Amino acid sequence: MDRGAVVRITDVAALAGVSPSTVSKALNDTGSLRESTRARVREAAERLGFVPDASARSLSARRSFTVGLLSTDSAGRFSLPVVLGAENALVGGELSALLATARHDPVREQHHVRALVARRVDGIIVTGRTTEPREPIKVPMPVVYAFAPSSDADDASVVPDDALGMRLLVEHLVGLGRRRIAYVGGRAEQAASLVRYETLAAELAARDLAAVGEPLYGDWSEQWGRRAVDQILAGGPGSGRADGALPVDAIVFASDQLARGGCDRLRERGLRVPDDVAVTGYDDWDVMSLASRPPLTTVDMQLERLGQRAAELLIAAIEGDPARGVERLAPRLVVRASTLGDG
Amino acid sequence: MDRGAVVRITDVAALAGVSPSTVSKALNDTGSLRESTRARVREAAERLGFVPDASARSLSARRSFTVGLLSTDSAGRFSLPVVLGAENALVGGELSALLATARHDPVREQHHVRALVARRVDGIIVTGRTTEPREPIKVPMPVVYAFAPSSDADDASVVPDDALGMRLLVEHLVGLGRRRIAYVGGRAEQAASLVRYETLAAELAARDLAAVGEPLYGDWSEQWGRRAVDQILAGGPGSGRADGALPVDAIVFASDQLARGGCDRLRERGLRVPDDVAVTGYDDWDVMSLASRPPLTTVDMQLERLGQRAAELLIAAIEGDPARGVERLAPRLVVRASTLGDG
DNA sequence: TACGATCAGGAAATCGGATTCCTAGTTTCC
DNA sequence: GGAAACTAGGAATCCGATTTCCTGATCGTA
Repeated sequence: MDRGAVVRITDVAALAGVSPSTVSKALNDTGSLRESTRARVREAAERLGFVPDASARSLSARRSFTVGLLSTDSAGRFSLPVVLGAENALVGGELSALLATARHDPVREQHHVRALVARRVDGIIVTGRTTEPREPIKVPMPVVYAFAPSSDADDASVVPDDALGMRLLVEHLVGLGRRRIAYVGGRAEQAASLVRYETLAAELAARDLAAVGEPLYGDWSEQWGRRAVDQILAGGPGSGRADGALPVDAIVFASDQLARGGCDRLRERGLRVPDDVAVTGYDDWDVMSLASRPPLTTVDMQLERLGQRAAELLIAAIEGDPARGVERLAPRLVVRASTLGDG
Repeated sequence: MDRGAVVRITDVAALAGVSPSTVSKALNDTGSLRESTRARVREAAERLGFVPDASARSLSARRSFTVGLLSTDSAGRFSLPVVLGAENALVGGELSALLATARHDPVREQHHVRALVARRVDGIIVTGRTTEPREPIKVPMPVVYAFAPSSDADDASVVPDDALGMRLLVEHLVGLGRRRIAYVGGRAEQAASLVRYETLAAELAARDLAAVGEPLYGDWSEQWGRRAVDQILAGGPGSGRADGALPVDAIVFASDQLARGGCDRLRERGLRVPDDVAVTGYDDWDVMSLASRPPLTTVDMQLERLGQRAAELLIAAIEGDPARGVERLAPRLVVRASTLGDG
């Protein structure tokens, strides 16, 4: 399209009958100019569709008004909302977002970091796929880590408060009178699986309760959720129908996917959720938590807000007020029919 | 953090004992320099960690080496893979990707377009949430539309070949001996629902067959998938168990979500998939198609490749070789147990 | 009336590289 | 041995906007 049509400041100046510097002052509300002059310049700029060249502006401002969004993975289910939340918050600050996905490849990541440095981004937000701490990146501008914290405690990180999330679930379940609670995690070596169990155990202990049986670990699939239910029920007397002596009255799953599988299997075995067994998930991933039968009580980590918060911290750092350490963002308990019946 | 640590070309020049222009030539392999000089400069640049300022480079090159990824929605299930595919392909071309999500807000979109123009991006890739044609954007640089084509046929667009996708499904089903095929769509007013039915009908007609009953439209939820199954079975003799006279021997769903719901309901009604009724989905969205019981035969639109292709077209356009019109990208048939049993 | 203060706006320097143009040396060749 | 042809590298210009000076005009006040 009209390639040559790029309007420069001199074009506006010519049309308005002033000098380029006057145009700059008029459009940026600086310097001292008669209001009539400003208006005339504005009108000329408007008429020509003048949009100042960001490269030139960056060059003299020594700022790019751009931040990098560096995602360790390919912006999957967890890092994507974070990225979107951040992008959203950045727009408000007149900043643009450069997307860089490393796809778990250190070489790619290095390449991206270099590119971001070359672009003199004002700052970088680093996100990951898991909550595992990660090696910090070395760059000459502020960095905020989101979801996956930096392993260097001096860096600024924002992570979901998993412990609080689990506490909310326990409060909810115990408040409903559930006492025999079992736990089903995902992959055993991942922090999300482990931390959630530890908090669960601690919270139960604080109420003179204990989890039923050992925590069960597998993977993050619905299939494992189903199998885990089988294992739990096999552990109690009368594996099938309730004779009033089910081994559990609630199962806490470490993800919505697991919970959904669990609900399916409970139903298939003739048990009612939540009447016989209450079920909770984690993540509030709508296609799982809402499509589950019944819909899941779960914890929303508020990942978009997490990204937004990371952006706020980054903007503050850019403006000379850097944060340090890990900030934990409170999640939100979402109560649905898997614990409350039709309530 | 070492904020002041930005190394300029003059620093490298000083260390190497040459002039800035020589440094530029040495690092860009231009001009005529002794190899020993180039090496000396390279070493100096290396030692100082010199990364040329992209703004300055853009300014004189009159190119930003950046492209905009403008997503109409907030990078959801469909536009996200497209965006990722594009970003991935751009990296290869030494281009950076500016992410801009409009979230269905025309004001936001306009804002983003302005920002992209200000940054003098070399080109823009526009993606949408649906395959509905959209109003083109007016900018002075090349644009490629992905997933949602431009309503102006002179623009370059890349879309999934939905007709072909449905043809592959019909070929597959008919090849398996299925003859009584019903169709369940999503929202009635959306192109995806309609086009898929039309192609289905046309392909069946070409084989002297016809769809069973009218196409059913609802929304895109699993719940609707379940209900649609009820409607279909109610239409035939003996709504429940098979007496050998089920009204259908296959159901084509317009999405994996619908199909998954359909499978669940068929199973709940005691019917076997695929023995009694074969089921197909659309999208190959893993959390649906793989988690379904049985896993779904479906169509993979190859959205990442779509984004990649859009990036290729854009790069070509930037290099002066623009494409015109709509390019349809062939999807891939993914055969799983919902049509083939354990095969 | 005159002189300092204020104001409007322009000229020029600046940001950091890329590129064009030049100028000393060095070769080459007759 | 001298002119033409290269070479290597430096000086200067440019990209487009911002910003700092600076100047001429207007204003206020003694």
